[in-house]
Formats: sequence, structure tokens, C-alpha cells
Amino acid sequence: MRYKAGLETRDKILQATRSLIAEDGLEGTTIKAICDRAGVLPGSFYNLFDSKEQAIITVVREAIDAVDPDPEHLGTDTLADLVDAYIRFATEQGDLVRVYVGVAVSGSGNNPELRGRVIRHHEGRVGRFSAAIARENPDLSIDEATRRAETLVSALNGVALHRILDPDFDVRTHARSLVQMTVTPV
Amino acid sequence: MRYKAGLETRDKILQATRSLIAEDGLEGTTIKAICDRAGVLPGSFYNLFDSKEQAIITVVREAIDAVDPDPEHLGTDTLADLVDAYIRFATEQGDLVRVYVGVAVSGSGNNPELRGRVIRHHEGRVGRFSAAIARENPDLSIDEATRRAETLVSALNGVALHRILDPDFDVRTHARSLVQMTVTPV
DNA sequence: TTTCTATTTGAGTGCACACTCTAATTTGAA
DNA sequence: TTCAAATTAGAGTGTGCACTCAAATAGAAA
Repeated sequence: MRYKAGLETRDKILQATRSLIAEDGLEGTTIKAICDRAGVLPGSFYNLFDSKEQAIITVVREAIDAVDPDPEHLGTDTLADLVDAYIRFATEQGDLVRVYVGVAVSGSGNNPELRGRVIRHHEGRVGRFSAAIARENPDLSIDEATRRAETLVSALNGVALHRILDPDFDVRTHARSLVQMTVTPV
Repeated sequence: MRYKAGLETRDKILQATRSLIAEDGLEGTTIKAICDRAGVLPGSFYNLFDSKEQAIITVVREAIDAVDPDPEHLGTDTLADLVDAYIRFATEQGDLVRVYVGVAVSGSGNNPELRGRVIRHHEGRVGRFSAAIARENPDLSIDEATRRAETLVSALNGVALHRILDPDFDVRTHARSLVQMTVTPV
């Protein structure tokens, strides 16, 4: 893959794979469907990818990375930044939400690595939220901040899931009111 | 299916189907896998079910019904009852949670009816929660009660999802604190 | 232009899939 | 005990799957 044509084909294949996984799940996605949607023949697919699984893994990693971008800067984001990034993800990347949740739920029987990756990433996210909450509410114990972060991250995932069922669902409003509730002691 | 043996076989097949859908998704579940896990041969399967799809639909309906049992008694349950029922579902029926979420996310390409069923059921649930909230907080407007119900139901779904990733996750505590937050004005 | 290689073409392969069929066995009501 | 119907056994069928390959074409570097 050193010419422009190859890169474009690769991109078309990944787009097709992404939307098909969202529609039919990891195991329901076939090479033929990918090739048809991408406007490509099997030979081209296998010129660029070793296997169907490789294309799928590429898309899943993309989804995991999209859930919260830039996970390097530990301890610098505000809670509002983290939530805004998530709102953007939930509203603009519906297909990737479906891929992410699909892997979390039924982590590809023949590839348990993917599910482990989702779990580790999820834990990292809770940690990031917890740190932000602790930073902004210094009077909270570590345990309490973690508990609230768990509640908040879970609840936000639920909101993203709701938006899959109802595209008009107001993610922004619900997400912000969840933040209010979570960081305000009751 | 009029003899005891048939009923038992049917039950084994549905159990196997349920766990396999949870593991591999709707489209990843095969007749061979179902028969192997149920300890049954294809002939027996097709003596009791017309098709693979029929067995799957049966399990999915089971999952949808389990999300909130007894949806007839509109307007009688307290919010605490509804939440307790959900906590029980989330902690005791992990496989059905996975089936339910899986259908919600990637509603079986070749069977859009299932996804529609999940959506309608979900809306009914929000309505039930909304009514309970309004009954217990008469000073809230209908819109505000509905908004809070949407937030709460979504968040509870997120908590159930979290438990799939982490079986030790304390569903009860997080669910109850979400209820607190949702019904207590901030 | 020549040459080398990336890319595409599209028919082909073997295997696993959903599903069928007939014969054998088990069941329970009479 | 008889017997029709329910159930199971298990080999068989055609189709669609993931994947391969040799030949044709297009693209960049010399």
C-alpha cells in the first residue's frame, strides 16, 4: 500500500465495515457486504487486509479511541471538558457508539482481546473522571470521588445508548444535568 | 410438543440460545452451537422450532419482558418498586441484559421488528417511571417529570451495562444514588 | 519509454451454514 | 399390551461464507 489508490480503497473499506458492524454486529458482518458497500472486489480487500478480522479490529480500536480522545494528559482536563468530549462523541459518532457498546456486550467470542481492551479503557475513563471530580471537590474522599465517577460514567453511557434508540434524544441536556447531580452533594 | 421430553428439550435449547446470544450476538449464534450446548441434534431442534430465527425471537421477547415485568399495572407501582425490579434484573439476569442491549444496539439487520419492539418497550418504561415520579412529586410539571424519568432510565441502563463489564459492580448502591439525585431537586 | 510493482479483476476452492428427510425409538392414553 | 403420535437419530442438501490466485491494468520512478 504505497500508492494513493490503495489508501483510498482502504478508507472506503473501513467506512463500510464501520457502518455494517453498527447495523449487524461484529459476527453479522460479511466480506461480501463490506465489499459491496465499499464498491470493491474481494481481491482488493485481501490486497489490503490479511483477514476480515483485521478490518474489524481496526474499526473497533477506532471506536475505543473515539470514546475519549487524548487519554495521555492525565490530570489536566476539567470535568466539563471530559463531558463535552463525550457529548460530541455520542451525538456525532453514532456508528462508533454502536460498535463500542456491541463489543462491550458481546465481545466477539473468537476475540476476547477486544473485550478486555474495552474494559481496560473503561476503567481508565473512570479514573480520569474521578481525578477531575476530586480536583474540583477537594473535600471529597478518594473513594467518594471514585464512586461518583463510576455513577457518572455509567449514566453517560446509558444516555449515549438512549440516543441510539431515539436520535432526537437531547444528550447535551441530560448529560449536563447528570454532571450537576453527581458533583453536587445530596 | 405434548410430551414432557419435548418441553424439557425446548427448555434446554432456549437456555443454550440465551447464553450464546449473550456471548456471540444475534448474528453470531449458529444452530450447531445451540445444538451442541443443549446436547441435542438438529432433527430435535427442527422438531420444536421452525427456524433458527424463531428460537432467537423467543429469547429476545423473554429478555424484553424481563426488563420490567408486569407492565399492565399502569400507575400503581412506586418508583422504589420499579427500581428494585430493575436492580434484580440487572444483577440476576446478566445474559438477558446482554441480549436486550445487543438488540437495542444492532437490532438484527434482517429483523427490524425486534428493534422496534425494544424501542416501544423502552418508551413504555420511561412513561411508567415518569408517572411514578409525578405521583411522588406532585409539584413537578409533567415535562419535568418526563425529563427526569428519561435521565433516570438511561442512567440505570448505563449501570446495567457497567455491570456486564465488571460483575462486582455495585448495581444497588449506584442505582439508589441515581434515584436520590433524580427525584431530589438540585 | 521502459520497467517494476501496487492494485484490481473475477473466477475458483473448500468448508460451515441453515435446514430436510427417513427411519428408529420413546411416550402415554386406551 | 397395543398403537398412533411425539420425539430423536444422524446422514444428506444446497447455499453462502472467508479466502485464494493467476492474469490484467494502472502508476510511479528511471
